[in-house]
Amino acid sequence: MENVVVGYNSMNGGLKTTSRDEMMGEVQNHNLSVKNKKIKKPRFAFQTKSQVDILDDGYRWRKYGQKAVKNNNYPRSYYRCTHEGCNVKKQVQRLSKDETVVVTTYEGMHTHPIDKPNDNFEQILHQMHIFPNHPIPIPFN
DNA sequence: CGCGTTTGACCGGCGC
DNA sequence: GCGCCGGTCAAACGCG
Repeated sequence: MENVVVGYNSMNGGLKTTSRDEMMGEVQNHNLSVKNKKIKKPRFAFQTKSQVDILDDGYRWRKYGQKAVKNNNYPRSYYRCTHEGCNVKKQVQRLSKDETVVVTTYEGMHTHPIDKPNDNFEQILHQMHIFPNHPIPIPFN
Protein backbone atom coordinates (compact mmCIF):
# COMPACT_ATOMS: atom_id res chain seq x y z
CA MET A 1 0.00 0.00 0.00
CA GLU A 2 1.00 3.49 -0.34
CA ASN A 3 -0.29 6.89 0.27
CA VAL A 4 -3.84 6.90 -0.83
CA VAL A 5 -4.86 10.32 -1.84
CA VAL A 6 -8.46 10.81 -1.11
CA GLY A 7 -10.60 13.81 -1.48
CA TYR A 8 -11.66 14.88 1.91
CA ASN A 9 -14.27 17.46 1.32
CA SER A 10 -15.72 15.91 -1.71
CA MET A 11 -15.45 12.33 -0.67
CA ASN A 12 -18.69 10.76 0.31
CA GLY A 13 -20.40 13.75 1.25
CA GLY A 14 -18.04 14.56 3.39
CA LEU A 15 -15.46 14.53 5.92
CA LYS A 16 -16.40 16.76 8.70
CA THR A 17 -14.79 17.48 11.95
CA THR A 18 -17.03 16.41 14.75
CA SER A 19 -14.98 17.67 17.60
CA ARG A 20 -11.47 18.69 18.41
CA ASP A 21 -9.65 18.53 21.67
CA GLU A 22 -6.45 20.20 22.55
CA MET A 23 -4.12 18.37 24.80
CA MET A 24 -1.13 20.35 25.81
CA GLY A 25 1.93 18.96 27.45
CA GLU A 26 1.13 17.63 30.82
CA VAL A 27 2.71 18.77 34.00
CA GLN A 28 4.97 15.80 33.79
CA ASN A 29 6.95 16.23 30.66
CA HIS A 30 9.94 14.24 29.68
CA ASN A 31 12.75 16.40 30.87
CA LEU A 32 15.52 15.80 28.44
CA SER A 33 17.67 18.61 29.67
CA VAL A 34 19.35 18.72 33.02
CA LYS A 35 17.98 22.16 33.59
CA ASN A 36 14.45 22.68 34.60
CA LYS A 37 13.79 23.70 31.07
CA LYS A 38 10.27 22.74 30.38
CA ILE A 39 10.02 21.24 26.99
CA LYS A 40 6.41 20.83 26.29
CA LYS A 41 5.51 18.80 23.35
CA PRO A 42 2.20 19.79 21.97
CA ARG A 43 -0.28 17.07 21.38
CA PHE A 44 -3.38 17.67 19.37
CA ALA A 45 -6.13 15.22 18.88
CA PHE A 46 -9.25 15.49 16.89
CA GLN A 47 -11.89 13.15 15.66
CA THR A 48 -12.81 12.90 12.08
CA LYS A 49 -15.69 11.20 10.44
CA SER A 50 -14.31 9.31 7.56
CA GLN A 51 -14.48 5.85 6.14
CA VAL A 52 -10.80 5.72 5.49
CA ASP A 53 -8.23 6.03 8.20
CA ILE A 54 -5.52 7.18 5.86
CA LEU A 55 -5.94 10.90 5.83
CA ASP A 56 -3.36 12.71 3.80
CA ASP A 57 -2.86 16.06 5.41
CA GLY A 58 -0.12 17.12 3.08
CA TYR A 59 2.81 15.64 4.94
CA ARG A 60 4.77 12.49 4.30
CA TRP A 61 4.14 9.82 6.89
CA ARG A 62 5.97 6.60 7.43
CA LYS A 63 4.23 3.98 9.46
CA TYR A 64 6.45 2.54 12.15
CA GLY A 65 4.06 0.46 14.12
CA GLN A 66 0.63 -0.87 14.63
CA LYS A 67 -0.76 -2.09 17.88
CA ALA A 68 -4.12 -3.16 19.06
CA VAL A 69 -5.41 -1.34 22.07
CA LYS A 70 -7.73 -2.70 24.64
CA ASN A 71 -11.19 -1.31 24.76
CA ASN A 72 -10.96 -0.99 21.07
CA ASN A 73 -11.48 -3.62 18.47
CA TYR A 74 -9.48 -1.73 15.92
CA PRO A 75 -5.72 -1.42 15.87
CA ARG A 76 -3.93 1.85 16.31
CA SER A 77 -1.45 2.95 13.73
CA TYR A 78 1.68 4.94 14.44
CA TYR A 79 3.08 7.26 11.85
CA ARG A 80 6.06 9.52 11.72
CA CYS A 81 6.96 12.44 9.52
CA THR A 82 9.72 11.40 7.18
CA HIS A 83 11.12 14.86 6.89
CA GLU A 84 14.66 15.29 8.10
CA GLY A 85 14.71 16.86 11.50
CA CYS A 86 10.96 16.92 11.68
CA ASN A 87 10.10 14.54 14.43
CA VAL A 88 6.39 14.78 14.29
CA LYS A 89 4.44 11.75 15.26
CA LYS A 90 0.93 10.90 14.38
CA GLN A 91 -1.41 8.35 15.76
CA VAL A 92 -4.50 7.09 14.05
CA GLN A 93 -7.12 5.19 15.92
CA ARG A 94 -10.57 4.10 15.00
CA LEU A 95 -13.35 3.92 17.51
CA SER A 96 -14.83 0.51 18.03
CA LYS A 97 -18.12 2.11 18.73
CA ASP A 98 -18.24 4.00 15.51
CA GLU A 99 -16.29 2.49 12.74
CA THR A 100 -16.62 5.67 10.78
CA VAL A 101 -14.97 7.82 13.40
CA VAL A 102 -11.23 8.10 13.24
CA VAL A 103 -9.23 9.71 15.99
CA THR A 104 -6.06 11.31 14.78
CA THR A 105 -3.49 12.50 17.26
CA TYR A 106 -0.63 14.72 16.26
CA GLU A 107 2.45 15.02 18.40
CA GLY A 108 4.90 17.81 17.87
CA MET A 109 5.08 20.49 15.27
CA HIS A 110 6.35 20.39 11.75
CA THR A 111 9.50 22.33 11.09
CA HIS A 112 8.96 22.52 7.40
CA PRO A 113 6.22 23.71 5.09
CA ILE A 114 3.62 21.39 3.76
CA ASP A 115 4.58 19.50 0.70
CA LYS A 116 1.20 19.09 -0.74
CA PRO A 117 -1.23 21.90 -0.16
CA ASN A 118 -4.56 20.57 0.88
CA ASP A 119 -7.23 23.13 0.60
CA ASN A 120 -9.72 22.08 3.19
CA PHE A 121 -7.63 20.13 5.57
CA GLU A 122 -5.10 22.82 5.85
CA GLN A 123 -7.68 25.09 7.29
CA ILE A 124 -8.50 22.52 9.88
CA LEU A 125 -4.85 22.38 10.77
CA HIS A 126 -4.89 26.08 11.29
CA GLN A 127 -7.89 25.68 13.49
CA MET A 128 -5.90 23.40 15.68
CA HIS A 129 -2.97 25.75 15.64
CA ILE A 130 -0.93 23.24 13.76
CA PHE A 131 1.06 24.67 10.96
CA PRO A 132 4.68 24.91 9.90
CA ASN A 133 6.65 27.87 10.99
CA HIS A 134 6.47 29.04 7.49
CA PRO A 135 3.35 30.95 6.62
CA ILE A 136 1.16 29.49 3.99
CA PRO A 137 -0.55 31.69 1.49
CA ILE A 138 -4.12 30.77 2.04
CA PRO A 139 -7.07 33.08 2.30
CA PHE A 140 -7.73 33.83 5.89
CA ASN A 141 -11.24 32.89 6.65
C1' DC B 1 16.48 0.53 -7.16
C1' DG B 2 14.47 3.35 -3.50
C1' DC B 3 11.26 3.85 -0.18
C1' DG B 4 7.34 2.81 2.65
C1' DT B 5 4.58 -0.92 4.69
C1' DT B 6 4.37 -5.03 7.42
C1' DT B 7 4.76 -7.82 11.40
C1' DG B 8 6.76 -9.88 15.53
C1' DA B 9 9.73 -8.98 19.15
C1' DC B 10 11.50 -6.08 22.55
C1' DC B 11 11.32 -2.74 26.27
C1' DG B 12 10.00 0.45 29.84
C1' DG B 13 6.44 2.04 32.98
C1' DC B 14 2.86 1.06 36.01
C1' DG B 15 -0.36 -1.61 38.91
C1' DC B 16 -1.23 -5.41 41.67
C1' DG C 1 8.60 -9.31 41.47
C1' DC C 2 5.56 -10.32 37.83
C1' DG C 3 2.40 -9.44 34.29
C1' DC C 4 -0.14 -6.32 31.53
C1' DC C 5 -0.21 -2.56 28.29
C1' DG C 6 1.28 0.78 25.21
C1' DG C 7 5.03 2.34 22.25
C1' DT C 8 9.07 1.63 19.18
C1' DC C 9 12.55 -0.93 16.50
C1' DA C 10 14.09 -3.54 12.84
C1' DA C 11 14.40 -6.95 9.00
C1' DA C 12 12.19 -8.34 4.99
C1' DC C 13 9.14 -7.82 1.44
C1' DG C 14 6.36 -5.46 -2.16
C1' DC C 15 5.40 -1.92 -5.19
C1' DG C 16 6.20 2.00 -8.20
